[in-house]
Amino acid sequence: MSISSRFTVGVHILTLIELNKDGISSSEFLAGSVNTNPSLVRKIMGMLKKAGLIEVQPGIAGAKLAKEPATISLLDVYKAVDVVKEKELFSLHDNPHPDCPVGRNIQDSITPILSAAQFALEKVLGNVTIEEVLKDIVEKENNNS
Amino acid sequence: MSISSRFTVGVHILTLIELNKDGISSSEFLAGSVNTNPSLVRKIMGMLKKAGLIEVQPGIAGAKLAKEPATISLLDVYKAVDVVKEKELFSLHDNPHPDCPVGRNIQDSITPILSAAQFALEKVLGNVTIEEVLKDIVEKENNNS
DNA sequence: TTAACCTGTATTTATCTTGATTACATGTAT
DNA sequence: ATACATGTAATCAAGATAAATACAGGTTAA
Repeated sequence: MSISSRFTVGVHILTLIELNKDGISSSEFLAGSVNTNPSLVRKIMGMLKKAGLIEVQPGIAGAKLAKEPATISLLDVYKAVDVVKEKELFSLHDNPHPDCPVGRNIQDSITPILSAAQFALEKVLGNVTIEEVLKDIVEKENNNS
Repeated sequence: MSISSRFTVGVHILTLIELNKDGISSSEFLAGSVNTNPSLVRKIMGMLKKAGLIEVQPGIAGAKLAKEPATISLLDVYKAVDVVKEKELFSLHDNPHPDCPVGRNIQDSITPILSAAQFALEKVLGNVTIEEVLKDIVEKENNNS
Protein backbone atom coordinates (compact mmCIF):
# COMPACT_ATOMS: atom_id res chain seq x y z
CA MET A 1 0.00 0.00 0.00
CA SER A 2 1.15 3.46 -0.67
CA ILE A 3 0.13 7.03 -0.09
CA SER A 4 -1.99 8.54 -2.85
CA SER A 5 -0.21 10.39 -5.59
CA ARG A 6 -2.45 13.35 -4.85
CA PHE A 7 0.35 14.44 -2.58
CA THR A 8 3.17 14.37 -5.11
CA VAL A 9 0.87 15.73 -7.79
CA GLY A 10 0.05 18.58 -5.43
CA VAL A 11 3.73 19.36 -5.03
CA HIS A 12 4.14 19.21 -8.78
CA ILE A 13 1.29 21.64 -9.31
CA LEU A 14 2.50 24.17 -6.77
CA THR A 15 6.03 24.06 -8.13
CA LEU A 16 4.89 24.57 -11.67
CA ILE A 17 2.56 27.42 -10.73
CA GLU A 18 5.53 29.19 -9.20
CA LEU A 19 7.87 28.47 -12.10
CA ASN A 20 5.19 29.73 -14.47
CA LYS A 21 4.30 32.69 -12.27
CA ASP A 22 4.33 35.13 -15.15
CA GLY A 23 2.16 32.88 -17.30
CA ILE A 24 -1.29 31.38 -16.91
CA SER A 25 -1.48 28.08 -15.09
CA SER A 26 -4.81 26.65 -16.07
CA SER A 27 -5.90 23.20 -15.01
CA GLU A 28 -5.33 22.01 -18.54
CA PHE A 29 -1.81 23.43 -18.62
CA LEU A 30 -0.95 21.82 -15.29
CA ALA A 31 -2.55 18.53 -16.27
CA GLY A 32 -0.36 18.44 -19.35
CA SER A 33 2.81 18.61 -17.29
CA VAL A 34 1.62 16.11 -14.70
CA ASN A 35 0.24 13.88 -17.42
CA THR A 36 -3.23 13.43 -16.07
CA ASN A 37 -6.62 14.95 -16.80
CA PRO A 38 -7.72 18.49 -15.93
CA SER A 39 -10.52 17.26 -13.72
CA LEU A 40 -8.17 15.60 -11.27
CA VAL A 41 -6.01 18.71 -11.24
CA ARG A 42 -9.03 20.87 -10.47
CA LYS A 43 -9.99 18.54 -7.67
CA ILE A 44 -6.54 18.86 -6.12
CA MET A 45 -6.52 22.59 -6.80
CA GLY A 46 -9.74 22.80 -4.85
CA MET A 47 -8.04 21.21 -1.87
CA LEU A 48 -5.01 23.45 -2.14
CA LYS A 49 -7.29 26.46 -2.36
CA LYS A 50 -9.26 25.36 0.66
CA ALA A 51 -5.99 25.06 2.57
CA GLY A 52 -5.04 28.60 1.59
CA LEU A 53 -2.10 27.61 -0.56
CA ILE A 54 -3.30 28.90 -3.90
CA GLU A 55 -5.69 31.45 -5.30
CA VAL A 56 -8.08 30.46 -8.05
CA GLN A 57 -11.29 32.01 -9.22
CA PRO A 58 -14.20 30.39 -11.01
CA GLY A 59 -14.26 31.35 -14.64
CA ILE A 60 -10.83 32.94 -14.59
CA ALA A 61 -8.01 30.89 -16.06
CA GLY A 62 -4.91 30.33 -13.98
CA ALA A 63 -3.85 29.75 -10.42
CA LYS A 64 -1.34 31.66 -8.32
CA LEU A 65 0.33 30.79 -5.05
CA ALA A 66 -1.42 32.41 -2.14
CA LYS A 67 1.79 32.56 -0.10
CA GLU A 68 5.49 32.87 -0.73
CA PRO A 69 6.90 29.53 -1.92
CA ALA A 70 9.42 29.66 0.92
CA THR A 71 6.54 29.49 3.39
CA ILE A 72 4.81 26.45 1.87
CA SER A 73 6.18 23.18 3.15
CA LEU A 74 5.57 19.76 1.71
CA LEU A 75 3.78 18.98 4.96
CA ASP A 76 1.32 21.76 4.18
CA VAL A 77 0.62 20.06 0.88
CA TYR A 78 0.44 16.63 2.48
CA LYS A 79 -2.19 17.84 4.90
CA ALA A 80 -4.04 19.88 2.31
CA VAL A 81 -4.68 16.97 -0.01
CA ASP A 82 -5.74 14.74 2.84
CA VAL A 83 -3.86 11.62 1.83
CA VAL A 84 -3.53 10.34 5.38
CA LYS A 85 -6.00 10.94 8.13
CA GLU A 86 -4.78 12.15 11.48
CA LYS A 87 -3.16 9.28 13.40
CA GLU A 88 -4.37 6.77 10.86
CA LEU A 89 -1.35 6.02 8.76
CA PHE A 90 -1.23 2.60 10.37
CA SER A 91 -4.34 0.51 10.68
CA LEU A 92 -5.15 -1.49 13.76
CA HIS A 93 -7.18 -4.63 13.71
CA ASP A 94 -10.58 -4.03 15.19
CA ASN A 95 -11.87 -5.54 18.41
CA PRO A 96 -8.97 -7.58 19.77
CA HIS A 97 -10.22 -10.00 22.38
CA PRO A 98 -10.64 -8.38 25.82
CA ASP A 99 -10.10 -11.64 27.68
CA CYS A 100 -6.46 -11.72 26.63
CA PRO A 101 -3.91 -9.44 28.30
CA VAL A 102 -2.34 -8.68 24.95
CA GLY A 103 -5.69 -8.24 23.25
CA ARG A 104 -6.96 -5.73 25.75
CA ASN A 105 -3.80 -3.61 25.89
CA ILE A 106 -2.03 -3.85 22.56
CA GLN A 107 -3.75 -0.90 20.95
CA ASP A 108 -2.97 1.49 23.78
CA SER A 109 0.57 0.20 23.85
CA ILE A 110 1.50 0.64 20.24
CA THR A 111 -0.60 3.64 19.26
CA PRO A 112 1.91 6.13 20.72
CA ILE A 113 4.71 4.40 18.84
CA LEU A 114 2.83 4.52 15.58
CA SER A 115 1.97 8.16 16.12
CA ALA A 116 5.61 8.94 16.81
CA ALA A 117 6.61 7.22 13.59
CA GLN A 118 4.02 9.13 11.62
CA PHE A 119 5.12 12.35 13.26
CA ALA A 120 8.76 11.69 12.36
CA LEU A 121 7.73 11.28 8.74
CA GLU A 122 5.73 14.49 8.79
CA LYS A 123 8.58 16.40 10.36
CA VAL A 124 10.81 15.62 7.39
CA LEU A 125 8.14 16.87 5.01
CA GLY A 126 7.76 19.98 7.12
CA ASN A 127 11.39 20.88 6.63
CA VAL A 128 11.23 21.18 2.86
CA THR A 129 9.54 24.01 1.01
CA ILE A 130 8.20 24.48 -2.49
CA GLU A 131 10.91 27.08 -3.01
CA GLU A 132 13.59 24.50 -2.30
CA VAL A 133 12.03 21.99 -4.66
CA LEU A 134 11.86 24.59 -7.41
CA LYS A 135 15.43 25.69 -6.78
CA ASP A 136 16.59 22.10 -7.04
CA ILE A 137 14.77 21.68 -10.32
CA VAL A 138 16.30 24.83 -11.75
CA GLU A 139 19.74 23.62 -10.72
CA LYS A 140 19.18 20.28 -12.38
CA GLU A 141 18.15 22.11 -15.55
CA ASN A 142 21.31 24.21 -15.53
CA ASN A 143 23.52 21.20 -15.05
CA ASN A 144 22.02 19.47 -18.04
CA SER A 145 22.32 22.32 -20.47
CA MET B 1 -4.96 5.29 2.75
CA SER B 2 -3.37 3.41 5.49
CA ILE B 3 -0.79 0.72 6.01
CA SER B 4 -2.22 -2.79 6.19
CA SER B 5 -3.09 -4.14 9.61
CA ARG B 6 -0.84 -7.11 8.83
CA PHE B 7 1.84 -5.07 10.53
CA THR B 8 0.04 -4.41 13.80
CA VAL B 9 -1.40 -7.92 13.76
CA GLY B 10 2.15 -9.23 13.37
CA VAL B 11 3.23 -7.27 16.43
CA HIS B 12 0.24 -8.63 18.32
CA ILE B 13 1.10 -12.19 17.37
CA LEU B 14 4.75 -11.94 18.36
CA THR B 15 3.91 -10.30 21.66
CA LEU B 16 1.37 -12.94 22.53
CA ILE B 17 3.68 -15.78 21.56
CA GLU B 18 6.20 -14.42 24.01
CA LEU B 19 3.68 -13.84 26.77
CA ASN B 20 2.41 -17.36 26.24
CA LYS B 21 5.89 -18.82 25.93
CA ASP B 22 5.15 -21.69 28.30
CA GLY B 23 1.93 -22.55 26.51
CA ILE B 24 1.02 -23.53 22.97
CA SER B 25 0.38 -20.67 20.57
CA SER B 26 -1.54 -22.25 17.73
CA SER B 27 -2.95 -20.21 14.90
CA GLU B 28 -6.40 -20.67 16.36
CA PHE B 29 -5.31 -19.45 19.78
CA LEU B 30 -3.63 -16.38 18.28
CA ALA B 31 -6.57 -15.67 16.00
CA GLY B 32 -8.84 -15.67 19.02
CA SER B 33 -6.88 -12.90 20.69
CA VAL B 34 -6.51 -10.85 17.52
CA ASN B 35 -10.13 -11.47 16.61
CA THR B 36 -9.62 -12.69 13.10
CA ASN B 37 -9.53 -16.06 11.42
CA PRO B 38 -6.75 -18.64 11.78
CA SER B 39 -6.02 -18.58 8.08
CA LEU B 40 -4.93 -14.98 8.13
CA VAL B 41 -2.80 -15.65 11.18
CA ARG B 42 -1.11 -18.55 9.44
CA LYS B 43 -0.46 -16.38 6.44
CA ILE B 44 1.23 -13.77 8.60
CA MET B 45 3.02 -16.47 10.56
CA GLY B 46 4.43 -17.71 7.30
CA MET B 47 5.90 -14.28 6.63
CA LEU B 48 7.31 -13.99 10.13
CA LYS B 49 8.84 -17.44 9.78
CA LYS B 50 10.37 -16.57 6.43
CA ALA B 51 11.92 -13.51 8.05
CA GLY B 52 13.42 -15.66 10.80
CA LEU B 53 11.36 -14.18 13.59
CA ILE B 54 9.45 -17.27 14.66
CA GLU B 55 9.75 -21.02 14.52
CA VAL B 56 6.82 -23.09 13.38
CA GLN B 57 6.62 -26.60 12.03
CA PRO B 58 3.98 -28.15 9.80
CA GLY B 59 1.74 -30.43 11.77
CA ILE B 60 3.04 -29.32 15.14
CA ALA B 61 0.87 -26.96 17.08
CA GLY B 62 2.38 -23.74 18.39
CA ALA B 63 4.87 -21.09 17.41
CA LYS B 64 7.89 -19.84 19.32
CA LEU B 65 10.02 -16.77 18.83
CA ALA B 66 13.17 -17.60 16.93
CA LYS B 67 15.10 -14.80 18.66
CA GLU B 68 15.10 -13.01 21.97
CA PRO B 69 12.20 -10.51 22.10
CA ALA B 70 14.70 -7.78 22.91
CA THR B 71 16.30 -8.33 19.51
CA ILE B 72 13.10 -8.10 17.47
CA SER B 73 12.18 -4.56 16.55
CA LEU B 74 8.90 -3.38 15.15
CA LEU B 75 10.81 -2.50 12.02
CA ASP B 76 11.71 -6.17 11.65
CA VAL B 77 8.03 -7.00 11.75
CA TYR B 78 7.16 -4.15 9.41
CA LYS B 79 9.60 -5.47 6.84
CA ALA B 80 8.66 -9.08 7.41
CA VAL B 81 5.01 -8.64 6.61
CA ASP B 82 5.79 -6.55 3.56
CA VAL B 83 3.25 -3.82 4.08
CA VAL B 84 5.27 -1.19 2.26
CA LYS B 85 7.62 -1.88 -0.56
CA GLU B 86 11.10 -0.42 -0.48
CA LYS B 87 10.98 3.29 -1.30
CA GLU B 88 7.35 3.06 -2.28
CA LEU B 89 5.47 4.48 0.67
CA PHE B 90 4.68 7.51 -1.48
CA SER B 91 3.41 7.07 -4.97
CA LEU B 92 4.54 9.24 -7.82
CA HIS B 93 2.38 10.00 -10.80
CA ASP B 94 3.63 8.15 -13.83
CA ASN B 95 5.14 9.76 -16.88
CA PRO B 96 5.21 13.48 -16.15
CA HIS B 97 5.66 15.43 -19.34
CA PRO B 98 9.33 15.64 -20.42
CA ASP B 99 8.81 18.92 -22.28
CA CYS B 100 8.23 20.75 -19.01
CA PRO B 101 11.15 21.62 -16.72
CA VAL B 102 9.11 20.59 -13.70
CA GLY B 103 7.79 17.47 -15.38
CA ARG B 104 11.19 16.19 -16.33
CA ASN B 105 12.85 16.85 -12.98
CA ILE B 106 10.23 16.62 -10.26
CA GLN B 107 10.64 12.94 -9.60
CA ASP B 108 14.39 13.13 -9.14
CA SER B 109 13.94 16.18 -6.97
CA ILE B 110 11.45 14.86 -4.49
CA THR B 111 12.34 11.18 -4.36
CA PRO B 112 15.22 11.78 -1.91
CA ILE B 113 12.91 13.78 0.33
CA LEU B 114 10.26 11.09 0.30
CA SER B 115 12.86 8.44 1.02
CA ALA B 116 14.15 10.48 3.94
CA ALA B 117 10.63 10.77 5.32
CA GLN B 118 10.04 7.06 4.99
CA PHE B 119 13.39 6.36 6.60
CA ALA B 120 12.55 8.61 9.54
CA LEU B 121 9.38 6.63 10.09
CA GLU B 122 11.23 3.34 9.91
CA LYS B 123 13.85 4.54 12.34
CA VAL B 124 11.22 5.09 15.01
CA LEU B 125 9.91 1.58 14.47
CA GLY B 126 13.44 0.25 14.65
CA ASN B 127 13.92 1.68 18.12
CA VAL B 128 11.12 -0.29 19.74
CA THR B 129 11.30 -4.00 20.45
CA ILE B 130 8.74 -6.70 21.13
CA GLU B 131 10.15 -6.96 24.62
CA GLU B 132 9.32 -3.32 25.27
CA VAL B 133 5.81 -3.70 23.96
CA LEU B 134 5.26 -6.73 26.16
CA LYS B 135 6.71 -4.96 29.17
CA ASP B 136 4.38 -2.04 28.61
CA ILE B 137 1.41 -4.36 28.40
CA VAL B 138 2.37 -6.12 31.63
CA GLU B 139 2.69 -2.75 33.34
CA LYS B 140 -0.72 -1.67 32.13
CA GLU B 141 -2.14 -4.91 33.50
CA ASN B 142 -0.58 -4.33 36.91
CA ASN B 143 -1.90 -0.80 37.08
CA ASN B 144 -5.42 -1.95 36.42
CA SER B 145 -5.54 -4.74 38.98
C1' DT C 1 -2.82 -47.86 11.09
C1' DT C 2 -6.30 -44.84 11.85
C1' DA C 3 -8.17 -40.77 13.61
C1' DA C 4 -7.63 -36.22 15.08
C1' DC C 5 -5.36 -32.08 14.71
C1' DC C 6 -2.15 -28.72 12.97
C1' DT C 7 0.38 -25.92 9.41
C1' DG C 8 0.88 -24.25 4.61
C1' DT C 9 -1.33 -22.45 0.78
C1' DA C 10 -4.70 -21.47 -2.77
C1' DT C 11 -9.11 -19.62 -4.10
C1' DT C 12 -13.14 -16.96 -3.80
C1' DT C 13 -15.73 -13.03 -2.36
C1' DA C 14 -17.16 -8.43 -0.56
C1' DT C 15 -15.50 -4.01 0.40
C1' DC C 16 -12.76 0.02 -0.22
C1' DT C 17 -9.65 3.42 -2.41
C1' DT C 18 -7.60 5.30 -6.27
C1' DG C 19 -7.44 7.56 -10.52
C1' DA C 20 -9.54 8.13 -15.25
C1' DT C 21 -13.35 9.78 -17.53
C1' DT C 22 -17.43 12.17 -18.55
C1' DA C 23 -20.72 15.53 -17.74
C1' DC C 24 -22.56 19.78 -16.57
C1' DA C 25 -23.69 23.86 -13.70
C1' DT C 26 -21.64 28.25 -12.72
C1' DG C 27 -18.68 32.17 -13.47
C1' DT C 28 -15.89 35.42 -16.59
C1' DA C 29 -14.52 38.00 -20.57
C1' DT C 30 -14.65 39.50 -25.24
C1' DA D 1 -24.04 35.58 -27.12
C1' DT D 2 -20.14 32.90 -27.57
C1' DA D 3 -16.11 30.79 -25.92
C1' DC D 4 -13.67 29.13 -22.27
C1' DA D 5 -12.46 28.36 -17.34
C1' DT D 6 -13.44 26.53 -12.71
C1' DG D 7 -16.17 23.65 -9.37
C1' DT D 8 -18.18 19.44 -8.49
C1' DA D 9 -20.70 15.25 -8.99
C1' DA D 10 -21.24 10.68 -10.90
C1' DT D 11 -19.58 6.60 -13.00
C1' DC D 12 -16.19 3.01 -13.90
C1' DA D 13 -12.17 -0.20 -13.96
C1' DA D 14 -8.30 -1.67 -11.44
C1' DG D 15 -5.85 -2.97 -7.38
C1' DA D 16 -5.47 -4.13 -2.31
C1' DT D 17 -7.40 -5.86 1.95
C1' DA D 18 -9.34 -9.07 4.87
C1' DA D 19 -12.93 -12.75 5.63
C1' DA D 20 -14.08 -17.22 4.58
C1' DT D 21 -13.59 -21.77 2.82
C1' DA D 22 -11.18 -25.66 1.33
C1' DC D 23 -7.73 -29.00 1.21
C1' DA D 24 -2.99 -31.08 0.74
C1' DG D 25 0.64 -32.58 3.66
C1' DG D 26 2.85 -33.32 8.19
C1' DT D 27 2.56 -35.04 13.19
C1' DT D 28 0.92 -37.23 17.20
C1' DA D 29 -1.53 -40.43 19.99
C1' DA D 30 -4.52 -44.12 20.68
